[in-house]
Amino acid sequence: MADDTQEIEEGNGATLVQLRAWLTRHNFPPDTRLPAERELSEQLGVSRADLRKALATLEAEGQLWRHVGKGTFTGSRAIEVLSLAEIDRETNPAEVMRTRLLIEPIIAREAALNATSRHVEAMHRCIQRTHRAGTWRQYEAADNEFHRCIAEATDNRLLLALFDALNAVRRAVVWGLLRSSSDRPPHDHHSFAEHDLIIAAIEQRDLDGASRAMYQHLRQVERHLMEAPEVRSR
Amino acid sequence: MADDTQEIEEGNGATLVQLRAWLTRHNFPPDTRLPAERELSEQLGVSRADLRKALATLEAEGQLWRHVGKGTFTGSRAIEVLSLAEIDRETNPAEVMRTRLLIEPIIAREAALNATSRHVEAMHRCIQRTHRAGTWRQYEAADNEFHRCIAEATDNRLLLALFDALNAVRRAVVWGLLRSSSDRPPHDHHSFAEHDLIIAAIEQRDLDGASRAMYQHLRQVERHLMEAPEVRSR
DNA sequence: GTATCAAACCAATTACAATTGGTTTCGAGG
DNA sequence: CCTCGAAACCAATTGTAATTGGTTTGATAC
Repeated sequence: MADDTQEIEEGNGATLVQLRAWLTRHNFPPDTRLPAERELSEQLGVSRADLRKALATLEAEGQLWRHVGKGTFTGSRAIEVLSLAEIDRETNPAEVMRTRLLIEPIIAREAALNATSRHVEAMHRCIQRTHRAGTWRQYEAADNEFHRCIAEATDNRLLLALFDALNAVRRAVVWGLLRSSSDRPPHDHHSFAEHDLIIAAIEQRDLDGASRAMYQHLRQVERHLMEAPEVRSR
Repeated sequence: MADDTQEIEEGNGATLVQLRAWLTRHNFPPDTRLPAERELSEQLGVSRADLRKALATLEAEGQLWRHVGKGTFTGSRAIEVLSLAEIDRETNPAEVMRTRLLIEPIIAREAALNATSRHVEAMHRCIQRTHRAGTWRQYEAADNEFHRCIAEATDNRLLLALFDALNAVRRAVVWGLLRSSSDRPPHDHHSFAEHDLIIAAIEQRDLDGASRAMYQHLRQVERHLMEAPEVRSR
């Protein structure tokens, strides 16, 4: 407390005072970009190290904020939000599955309300690709695209973006859970019938049916995630 | 069907055949970038317009995909993730409102399932702040925090992150829609009773009630957004 | 030794020119 | 007139060089 204050005061107090005076003299409006450190240090006739200590003090006081590559700005730092880029290290597969169970049914419902025949055709093409898939990897690529077609069919770009974000997190979290890639999806794979139910409900504009079919499908997916890999292809 | 096929065949059939031959001759692996249109048209000795028609045909067949600034690629298009950081320029207030109406009720439902008394207390504190707010700005800050408390109460960090993302987009899109900041929320503001309904349902573990209360609340918010600013503070 | 400072280095970011698919314009040739 | 194609133009994207805050190094002075 008194320790570091004193340390700062005796260490670079002069530079700090000089910097404060410089700021008040110019009286910048908020969010103004200050000169780069190298430039400012020369302008004030102090070493960059000293200037940085003074800047650090002012930043701790909240009078300015700095960021690599951007610069030093007056005022308080803008709120940072998008933690989605790092959420994959904060969450776990159970949360991801739970969130899918909450979100995707309402996406299916919205798709049933807004899908055009063009969207439905795209879904059918994805489904056919899941049937033709020779490996689990191909199957999952087609399955992914099927779910995304449904999100596209909502005709809501924001909802689609949220779906993509959820999907990206899912892939980041489930990454590494590789399955035996040698065998292929069986012809009576549970998802096939469930996918058909979802598409049928969407085509018939059955909002509740689409929502329910998606929910049941994801519950099955959840159940099969629990089982061991070798059981999965039974 | 036969119409456009014939049209393509007679229009640029030669170029299309030539392009197909060129592709099979080189036998590119998937996701390979083809030469630029200007370059390829010169290389094949055809006009760029003809080449583009042939490329369009192949793209419709799914054999390749194109994107401005990127180029033309073999294989099927990779799903594009619309970054949430830029979605605010792609969406509009109506989409944001529609998405809130879809997402937040299920968040309220999940909160009713998982909320602890600690979470409920935080909600009550936010509600009290909305009552004490002297300006619309203060009211909205407290209201924002109330909705976020509900998302926190789901005990699902991924869902919370999605809510934050949605909220960030909402603020970016609605930004600039300033209201008359002089007057303050009336004591009979519609939201007060609706907020109470939401909290009550969450406290009573009434999942459907919480979902329904949140939906009705947002519908009211939507209705008031339509009205003129001066009517709002009636 | 130790403190100090300039210089070099690093990763994040920006600014800008170059490139790309998509569209329009305009003139030559029928 | 109409068609066709080359060129110009547009917006999105990429690549590259320059800039920025943050860190390390190394020589100099005491």
